[in-house]
Amino acid sequence: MGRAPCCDKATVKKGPWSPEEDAMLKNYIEEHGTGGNWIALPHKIGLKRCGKSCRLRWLNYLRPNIKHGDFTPEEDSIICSLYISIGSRWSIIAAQLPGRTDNDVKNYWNTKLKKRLLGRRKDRDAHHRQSTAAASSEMSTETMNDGERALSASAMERIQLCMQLQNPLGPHHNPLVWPGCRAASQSNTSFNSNSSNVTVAEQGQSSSMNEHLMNARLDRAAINGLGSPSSAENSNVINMEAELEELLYGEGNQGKAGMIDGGVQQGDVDWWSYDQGKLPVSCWDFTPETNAVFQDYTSVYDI
DNA sequence: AAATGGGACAACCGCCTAAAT
DNA sequence: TATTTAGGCGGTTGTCCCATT
Repeated sequence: MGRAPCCDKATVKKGPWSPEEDAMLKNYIEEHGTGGNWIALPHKIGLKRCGKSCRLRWLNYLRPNIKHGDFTPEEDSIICSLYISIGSRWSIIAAQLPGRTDNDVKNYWNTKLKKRLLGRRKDRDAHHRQSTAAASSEMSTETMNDGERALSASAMERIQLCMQLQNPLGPHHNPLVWPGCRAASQSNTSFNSNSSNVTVAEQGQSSSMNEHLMNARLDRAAINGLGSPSSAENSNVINMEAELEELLYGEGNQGKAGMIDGGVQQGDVDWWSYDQGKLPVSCWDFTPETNAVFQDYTSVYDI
């Protein structure tokens, strides 16, 4: 036997909240608190809403000191840096921005920041096509455009891939995937407590979050075919890295770090350094390498 | 003036983990 | 121990509003 059902899904109200409903919820919580039980809350108040819906409404809209819109350049910077560092962990990113909710940050990223970056990318692609048109006579224009369109569409995913490559919790650090990484991986199964980018509360997050991240990245690794650094698919990773680098660093700057075997940078992406017995860089850290990525990112980005 | 398209944002959906039974 | 739900989260969708045609 489990718990009782949270609500009658046939009778709960859905859709936009009315001012009356907002007032009822706000007044009750301000007076009595949530009581640690969102499911019971709507029944106490007399709202025909699901507890989950009440929780969301309170956290995203009614809660005191909520800020909407008008993100500052500083907030843009924080969002971008954390997105590069940890990916789409909106609740964690929002926790760094007082008054902002994860939903707000997520919407802002999806509607503004991401498009700003992709817009830049498109402009640069157009310029690139112009300047290289003469040199690409062997490649049909249609083929080239298709390829570049594909890159634009996946640019953000590749930023995330970059994060994975730098992330000790990523698939390439998973001993199940790459047994050779076991020692280093095990020594880095918790987040770096010296991080300056994460609140004290978040530093104390349980290992379940690590597992969550690990699982998510294992899933993506399976999808992307990132089985092993020595596998045939690894050339795809190398190509994606090169493209990502072009995106972040711009043309003519691919040689920022030493290249290995026609594209792989030694030392720039720390997961390669396992062979040398070096410890990986925590995803929470802003090392000189990740700072360099961010600086270039912001220059591309205009933030 | 009406139709259309896109941006912004609120709300919902589905999944996962922890906890209750 | 197995089953079921609550809470939390990220992804997606729906809707409103405004600009453009």
